[in-house]
Amino acid sequence: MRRMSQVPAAQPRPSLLYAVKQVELIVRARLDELLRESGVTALQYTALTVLATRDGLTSAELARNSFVTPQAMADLVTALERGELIVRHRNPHNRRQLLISLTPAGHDLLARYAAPVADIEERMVRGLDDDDRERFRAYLNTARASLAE
Amino acid sequence: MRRMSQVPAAQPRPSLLYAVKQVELIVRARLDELLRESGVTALQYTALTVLATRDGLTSAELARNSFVTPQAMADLVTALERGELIVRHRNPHNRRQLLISLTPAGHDLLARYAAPVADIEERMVRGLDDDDRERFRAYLNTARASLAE
DNA sequence: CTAATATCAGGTATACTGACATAC
DNA sequence: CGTATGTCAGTAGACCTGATATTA
Repeated sequence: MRRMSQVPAAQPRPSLLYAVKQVELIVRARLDELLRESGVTALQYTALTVLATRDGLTSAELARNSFVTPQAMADLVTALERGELIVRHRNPHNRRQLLISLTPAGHDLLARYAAPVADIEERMVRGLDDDDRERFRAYLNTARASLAE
Repeated sequence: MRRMSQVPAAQPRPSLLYAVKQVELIVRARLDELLRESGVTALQYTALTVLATRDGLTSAELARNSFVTPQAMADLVTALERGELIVRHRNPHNRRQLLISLTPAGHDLLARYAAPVADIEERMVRGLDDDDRERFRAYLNTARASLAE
């Protein structure tokens, strides 16, 4: 079967929106297979990495950061709490807020998967030199900032 | 003044995997709000754009292209079929396959949203010149290819 | 017999709208 | 008062594993 010759050359290139989606899909697939044994999903793992660097975030702040509704983030946070990877304590200065912190088990999980997750990232950019990797990062940050306004 | 010196060197910059996820999240949020009235999700819309350029794909081929299981793609295809945006006809040369084609309503929907979706993409890359946009696209394609092997 | 395609059954995580209590 | 946070309820789409029928 000669599939290449069946593709008309006239088609415009796939959109950048589609290209972003494709990369995210395959990253998630690779992360999910890596994390399957751990009991957390790719999305939950990503949230844990954010919480590790920014202790004391609230679920509402996380939701705004991720462009999802507070209710959607509440599900994710509840799952992490049930797995005892995070704990929440009410903020004494603002009793509406429940501040999130990683448990030792949460930190352990991140430490255990830091290297293999870095391997996935390394594999993703293995064809690029350091300058290209920095440019790639800059483009992604620019895209996020432009769409977030 | 060396601002860098105030930042603890231990914490690496947010990973590229996280940056990709962030961009995808906000793109999906923008697409979902745009498409809400149409009755299709961002993911379904993306699948429609693929089907528009490659008529006669099967659900199994779409699944492989998107790095999901055939069962997961079947859900999406069933939803599009129920909305009468696509039809499926058995391949006379391979009676296992159900080949997917867009209906006139499917083509209409794509035509109706082509411009506003292009606006979202334009907004995403508005800070980049043509060379940068090409490099961005190349990086994304490289990343997909490297992870797909 | 083996592989590919589609489907059924089931289960879970994701994410939405709407409504509501509480705290600022 | 209005706004922010968190939660409950209901719904739908997304995605998985496992099993099965059909066809190449």
